[in-house]
Amino acid sequence: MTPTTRRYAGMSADDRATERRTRLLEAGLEVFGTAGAAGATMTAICAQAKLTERYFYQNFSSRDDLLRHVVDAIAEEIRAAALTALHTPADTVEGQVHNAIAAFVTVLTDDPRKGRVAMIESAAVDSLRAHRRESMRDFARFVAEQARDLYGDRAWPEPQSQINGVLFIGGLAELVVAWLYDEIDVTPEQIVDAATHHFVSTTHR
Amino acid sequence: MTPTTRRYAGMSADDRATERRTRLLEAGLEVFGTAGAAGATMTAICAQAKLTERYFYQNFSSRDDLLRHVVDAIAEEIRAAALTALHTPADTVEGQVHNAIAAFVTVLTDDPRKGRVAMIESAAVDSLRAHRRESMRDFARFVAEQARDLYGDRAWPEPQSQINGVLFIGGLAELVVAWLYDEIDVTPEQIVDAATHHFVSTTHR
DNA sequence: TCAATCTGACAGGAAGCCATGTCAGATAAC
DNA sequence: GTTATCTGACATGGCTTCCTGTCAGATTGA
Repeated sequence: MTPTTRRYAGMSADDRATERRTRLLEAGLEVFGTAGAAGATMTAICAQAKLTERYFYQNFSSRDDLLRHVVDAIAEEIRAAALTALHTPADTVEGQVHNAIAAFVTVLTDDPRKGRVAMIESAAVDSLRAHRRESMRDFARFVAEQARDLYGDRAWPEPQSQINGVLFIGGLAELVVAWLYDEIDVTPEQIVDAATHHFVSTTHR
Repeated sequence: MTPTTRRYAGMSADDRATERRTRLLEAGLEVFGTAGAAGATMTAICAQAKLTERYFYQNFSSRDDLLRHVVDAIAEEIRAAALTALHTPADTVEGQVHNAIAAFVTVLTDDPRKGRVAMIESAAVDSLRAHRRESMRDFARFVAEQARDLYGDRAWPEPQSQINGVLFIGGLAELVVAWLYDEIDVTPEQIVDAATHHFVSTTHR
């Protein structure tokens, strides 16, 4: 029986499939993060990737499936960056907090497409909404935990701790959104500083 | 020339038109706040209002037009409630802040449909997004102003003041959203208390 | 009662998108 | 060079939605 796949353009069938998948994901980020949810149609994404719908369905089951992968990749990147920062010792507790928040914000502001996708457009697609909310909740929980770890007995007990986590994440997200829309005259550094100060002054007594 | 309008069901033509408009707005709130943006189709809204599309277009130019009116009515209600609270003297500054925040939160939690429309679904419709953001910015500015009025020299200067306003409104909105989704175990009262504490401890030194 | 107006139901065009299918031409293996 | 596989362009069906138009029947005033 002859092999059903062969090399093409110097790449194996798997390589080509992977390359197409990568191009589709990148195209998804570009279109979703530039034209928004309404503009992120099949046609637009495929045109951006310079691939036709046929190849799309070889890699993803639907448009929503692709978009979910795009959003997940961003959330994962943020999570990893924040964890790395937290595992890197800093001079002070405040410095530690600062670095973690900076990691979070930097992912979203260095590539504003990611910021827009994660913070804005993902709320506009039904099938992504639950996903996005879960991420927000995870981060809020994470913040509450860190506060307990950092301040011990001086950290607020439940339910204040939980409430403060949500308040913090919601505020930070809104600040990033305002920056993305250029509605507020601040730099990402100022956002990080303000959020750090906010964290320090509200998570413990 | 005979009059082109006449009474019907005991109402003048104007009365009937007004009544239909009211029913459409109420139906818009119901469907938009219950089935969400995706479910708020022409057909669904008209069915809920027990009116046909013909009457819809006599009152609104498009589906988005109706939804915008629904959102505006909620924003206006919140604004009015908050202003009334602020114009009603309280024993302490903190009490004053508490009352204003309570007015804000109560509108959204007493009728969760309003909360969902204002905080969640309006972000899912392209033509409403800019509108929603503008409201958020207005409230953030409002918060910053109030902080200056209440604390004078002890309030943070710009740009901290602006940043804090956005942080506050974003956090409060997220808290309301978490409550609407039943993702967090708190009462509206606890939300108000936490937000009040947050406002008091972050808007001045 | 009669005629004019008003009302609700329904049909159908136009548009946009998702998803699948077809097909000629390009590329690689033999 | 021949054959089988792979690729991109395009066409088509099916679905949903917005929006307009038609029409018989209900309601009112004379």
